[in-house]
Amino acid sequence: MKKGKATIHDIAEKLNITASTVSRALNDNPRISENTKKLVIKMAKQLNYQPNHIASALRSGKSKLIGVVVPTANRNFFSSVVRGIEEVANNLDYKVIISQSYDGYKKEVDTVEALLNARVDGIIASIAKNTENFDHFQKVLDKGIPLVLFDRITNELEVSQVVIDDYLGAYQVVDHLIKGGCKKIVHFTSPKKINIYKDRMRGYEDALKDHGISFDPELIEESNMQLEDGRNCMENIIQKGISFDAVFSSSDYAAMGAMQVLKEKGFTIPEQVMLAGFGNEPFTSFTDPPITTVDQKSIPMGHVTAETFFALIKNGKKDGVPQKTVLKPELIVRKSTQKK
Amino acid sequence: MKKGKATIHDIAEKLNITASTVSRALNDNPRISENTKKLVIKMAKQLNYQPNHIASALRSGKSKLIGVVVPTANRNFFSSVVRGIEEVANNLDYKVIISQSYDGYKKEVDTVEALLNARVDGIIASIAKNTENFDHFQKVLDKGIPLVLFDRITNELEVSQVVIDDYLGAYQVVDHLIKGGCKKIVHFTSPKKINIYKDRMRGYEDALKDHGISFDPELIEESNMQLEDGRNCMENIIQKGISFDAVFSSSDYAAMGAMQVLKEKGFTIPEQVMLAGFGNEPFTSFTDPPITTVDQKSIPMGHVTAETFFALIKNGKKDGVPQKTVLKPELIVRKSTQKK
DNA sequence: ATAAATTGTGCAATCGATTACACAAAATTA
DNA sequence: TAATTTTGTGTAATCGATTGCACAATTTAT
Repeated sequence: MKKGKATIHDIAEKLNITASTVSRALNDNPRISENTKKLVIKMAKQLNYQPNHIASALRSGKSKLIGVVVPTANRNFFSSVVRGIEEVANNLDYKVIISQSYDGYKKEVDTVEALLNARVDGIIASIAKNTENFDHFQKVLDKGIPLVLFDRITNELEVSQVVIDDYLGAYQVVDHLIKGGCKKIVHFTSPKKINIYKDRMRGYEDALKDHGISFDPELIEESNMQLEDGRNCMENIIQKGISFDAVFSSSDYAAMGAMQVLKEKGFTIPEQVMLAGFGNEPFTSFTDPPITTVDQKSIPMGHVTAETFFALIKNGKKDGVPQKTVLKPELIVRKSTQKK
Repeated sequence: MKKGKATIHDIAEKLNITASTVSRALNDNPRISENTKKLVIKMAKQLNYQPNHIASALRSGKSKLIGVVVPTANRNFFSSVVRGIEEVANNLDYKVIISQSYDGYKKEVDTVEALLNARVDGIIASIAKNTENFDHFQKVLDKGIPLVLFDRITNELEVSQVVIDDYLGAYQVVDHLIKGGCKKIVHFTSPKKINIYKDRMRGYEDALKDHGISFDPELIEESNMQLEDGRNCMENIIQKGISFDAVFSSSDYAAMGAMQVLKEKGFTIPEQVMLAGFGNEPFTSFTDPPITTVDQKSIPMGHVTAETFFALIKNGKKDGVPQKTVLKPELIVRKSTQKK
């Protein structure tokens, strides 16, 4: 009985009752007398009993594990969402297994399968950039396993989703820029089919339209939106001699790249060119000048995603109407768009 | 047989063999004929068989889960280490459960217990700031469960650890500053008893000594090392009228605070004051000027930590000599310490 | 050609907790 | 007081895969 190996059988034996009674007592089953419960709990403590979740999971079919699939664990946005999810999950005695897709389709498929084999009770995911086929997620749904997507979503699945209002965030940025006097606003976007960039693009277009500014395709630069891409895009624009008075990048990283190039070329920010990003990456507040951006409410998004998820868990997959929750982003105005 | 519920028994039945043979075939047991293996594998595919890890874990006592405890999942350093761990773990078919201690002792204790109940095969942890009692980890060791600590370690446990050489990192920074002509180097450190800050302090002192510069307690500022603390420390120094020509902060955040104050007060960096941090937080390369700092090799640290961990798993806890691995940090020289 | 070793499978117990079903004892109702 | 309901536990099957032991059929060794 040493070795911290106490099981409900050991408890049962000591008390001259059966394991089933012990199990019920520990689960606070109403059919068990208060007295027995007390005895069991006391003996459990005494024997240093640690429930074996694995055994319980096998029998009950509930592992109390959630699989979370993110492109990468070391980007602020994702790790913050994970943090949010974990906060909620822990309160409900669930544990979070994280898996990274590294933004690759193949890895994502593998990872989802591995999570299913680990018998997670459900999956929360943000889709990889390269994913264009969603069979692996459809399979999850078909099995009736709870699935919630956040941020990087798709319309090809009937699934609950949590996103921020990318459209609104972008609209607010552009609206803010125009009100600051800008008329020729460069926009960095991605050619990928991810929802978020499309929505931001629409926000950009609509804000222009609403202010009577015509859309100029020359001002749009497509790239992979990393820092280097931002540099290249900015250099392109400048080299082509296109005139502009602001840059709105759909990614903070690309915005950073643009800032570097602008400074190198002698443009002053915000006097000659205003600059705004998207994402509120921590570094944006530390640049000189600090960059105006849009906060994606990552931790709240984690909370909401987890809550949506647990609602599914409770409803046991009936009530099959997928919910789409849209969170309001927050425009963070900083010096890069504020002339003194 | 629908419902993706195929088990080894279903496979066995179809092939008129027993479940044990199927199990062995799937595990590539040498006693099973090649022919049978082929048949089993084929049938498994056909039935869309998904192994039930839970059942396997219960029987074999191996869950193929690793518990990782970090203070917070959304700080770059930790999420990068987690990423590194995950890369190694995934290659070995292990999954990573992450749990956050939020730098709190109580939460850390709870979380460790929860992981044990989830029957993880072992634990990797970085200790919370407030933890001064290590019984919960000792318990893990006593049960013979593999445990590896990284970065935030303690000497009170006989356990394998992975850290970077904080002493060396700091030494290199200060050496670099002195070679750049600095003689009065302010140092920001923490009063906490965590190993990392003490080691960095020693590196600072020794570098001074080796260059024949005497240690001046007036140049030392203690704080909690966040951005605001860095600001306050910097203001203190300036207000006291202490003369200095460089600042070495044991944290990038505090270095950032110092940079803000320095710029506000009209000091030029690096001409009048050189500035260096520690940690290589992503933002340090984006500031103006970019900040010289020390890279903590977070992803490699994750790799090494995981490898150390799996070595323990293999050795099955005998061979009980805990290993301490010290990684070499990398001095990242940027403009904040390079006069033109 | 006989003994010994190897090969390929089956049998059945097991991991630890859960739970449908059963049933005696006690409490309530008629 | 007989009939019914409630209370408290026990019995035994079950979740799905793993594995020690056994054994027949082959192969190898002597």
